[in-house]
Amino acid sequence: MKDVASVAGVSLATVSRVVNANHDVRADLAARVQDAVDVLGYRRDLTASTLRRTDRLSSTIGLIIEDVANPFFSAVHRGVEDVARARGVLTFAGSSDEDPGRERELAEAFAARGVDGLVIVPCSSDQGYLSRDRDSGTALVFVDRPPRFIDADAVVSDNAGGAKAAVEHLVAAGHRRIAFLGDRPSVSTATERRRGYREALAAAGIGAEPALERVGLVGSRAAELAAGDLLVAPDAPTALFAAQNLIAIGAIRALREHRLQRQVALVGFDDVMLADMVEPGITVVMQDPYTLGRHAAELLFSRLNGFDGESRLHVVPTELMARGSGEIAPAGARR
Amino acid sequence: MKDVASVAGVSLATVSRVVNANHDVRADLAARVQDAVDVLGYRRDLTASTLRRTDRLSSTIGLIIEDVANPFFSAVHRGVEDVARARGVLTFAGSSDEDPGRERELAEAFAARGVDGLVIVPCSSDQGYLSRDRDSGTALVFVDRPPRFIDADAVVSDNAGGAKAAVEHLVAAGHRRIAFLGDRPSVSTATERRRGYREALAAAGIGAEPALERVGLVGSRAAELAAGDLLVAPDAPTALFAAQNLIAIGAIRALREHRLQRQVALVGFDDVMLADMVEPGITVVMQDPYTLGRHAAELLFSRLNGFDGESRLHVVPTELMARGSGEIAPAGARR
DNA sequence: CTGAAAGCGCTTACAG
DNA sequence: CTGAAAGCGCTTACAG
Repeated sequence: MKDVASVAGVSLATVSRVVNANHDVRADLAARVQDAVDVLGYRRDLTASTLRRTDRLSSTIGLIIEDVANPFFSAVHRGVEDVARARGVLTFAGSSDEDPGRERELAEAFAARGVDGLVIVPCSSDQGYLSRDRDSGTALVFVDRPPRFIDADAVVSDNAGGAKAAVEHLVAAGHRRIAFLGDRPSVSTATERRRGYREALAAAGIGAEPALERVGLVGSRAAELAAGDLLVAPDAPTALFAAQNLIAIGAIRALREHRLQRQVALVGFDDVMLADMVEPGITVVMQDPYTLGRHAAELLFSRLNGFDGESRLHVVPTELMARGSGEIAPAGARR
Repeated sequence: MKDVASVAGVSLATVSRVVNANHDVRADLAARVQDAVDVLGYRRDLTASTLRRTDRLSSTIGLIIEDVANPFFSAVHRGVEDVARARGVLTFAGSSDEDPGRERELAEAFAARGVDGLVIVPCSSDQGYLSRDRDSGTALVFVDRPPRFIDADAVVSDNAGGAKAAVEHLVAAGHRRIAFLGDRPSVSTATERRRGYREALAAAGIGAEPALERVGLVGSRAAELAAGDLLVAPDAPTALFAAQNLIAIGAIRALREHRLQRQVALVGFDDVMLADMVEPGITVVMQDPYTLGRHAAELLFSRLNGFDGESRLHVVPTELMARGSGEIAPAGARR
């Protein structure tokens, strides 16, 4: 910038005004500055600019998700990116792998680099550690899961409702022995979905049966083993509710290994590529992760734009998509 | 930091030394500083630190891929993230959507925020615009596709080789009318795969037939339409080579719509979730996008660590995975 | 409308 | 080993 100033024969302040599109500069001076910028290939150092500016905004945000490579979270990521991009804001992304320590490290690292805001899929049991950042002006929005021990905006799917709809659907097909395959109970979406599952069973007058609930499943392989286990047990379930995308994949594998994909019903949570192309097609509770991400980013920017009202919780509805696997009647059913 | 200094009763310089783990500080002073840091909840401003430091390193890198939500690229992303994370480096990510203007905007935006390096899936026809950044010390690595008009490290899959293997596999099953479904010719992987396709045909003594080559397909819907078109044409192909993940999805859909999934062979490029669970299972040329990302990041950090040799091109092998769809013999074939 | 000067939060020669 | 001072690249009151 010093070079630009001397080439253009003006002061640093004037160059700064021109590159910041401040119009209180005489046209001929502005033109000279612009020429110098072009000749020298000058580009403003945004980090230095942030340091000195009154608003201290960096035009960057941080995104913490479980795994950037999980299709559900990468769709959330894209939603956030698109909204940020429209505002000239860049996105840091990081995977927590459901490790609270990692979540915190990422939040620290983002904050130390001066992000304007943080969009977080929380996995820790307490996000109170973020209050210092919020108090110092960092906007905070939680996505996919609500915050704990901190007051902030959040966008979540209707997890309990979606799970309830899934189980009601299976009950309507005649099932009474419906297994639940879920992620770790520390993951709030897993707990919510189990709650919906239990509520639907109770509403149908079906007693809870702990042996049919398998939780703490991490990844498709663990789900495959757990589902296989259930399928060969005496008094096996006639239907499976696989409450997460990778868990549904594992359940599909297990059903095929035991050649039960046309005997035992399956409803998954969250859609997966090709789920409509396997036979039978996989009935799923669809979420809209892209919209989740967009809404989260929009809440974030509304805070950065000065909105200062109460915390908002935005719930995105889910939708059951019947494709075949969820409409299989129980083996011994009379019709 | 000023506050920490006054609470600890030392100078700014001493605080700086302590928070930078410089050991030339007396133990009692260091302890006092540490206490003050803890009491005040002080966190160093890394952007200010970067501005002043001699090496000017920000411990951030930028990643430009086609789409953060495409499973292939999100796996590349994870590979980059993991290597960066191990070095305390954070990753900006952005989607170019195959738009050269967007690629350039992202590169500019990352550079303006002082990234130490850039990992890029190039989509523009000329990346010469990056030479200024490289000359000013930004490390540069290309991934998935080699750079054009700039000399830099790159990591790519063996696209031509993988495509050749796919077509040879179909030829071995007896096919001579093999269609090619590909992405835009501006995408170098698409061109390379078509080259491999043509080479394999030529090697088998099969003449090129332009009517069987459909390129410029963007997304699975376009591929589905193109494949449907081919399948109903007089003299339709007996096998499809779908040269990209979304294109393969479209081809699978088209085959099912026409109930030809057991009559017409299909080989895809790049693996997709559930590709082994549809019937028949989809034979694919597997790439290793996670490894692509890891290697790219490792080349980047070797440059940041001072390596100054010639540009390196790392080619990651592909592997054909036979699952059924690629082993279907042509309809009228004698055995 | 323009420029000289101060200062954002930090690091780094330099002296002691 | 420690501190006073300069300065990274920029923006912003403040005078004029």
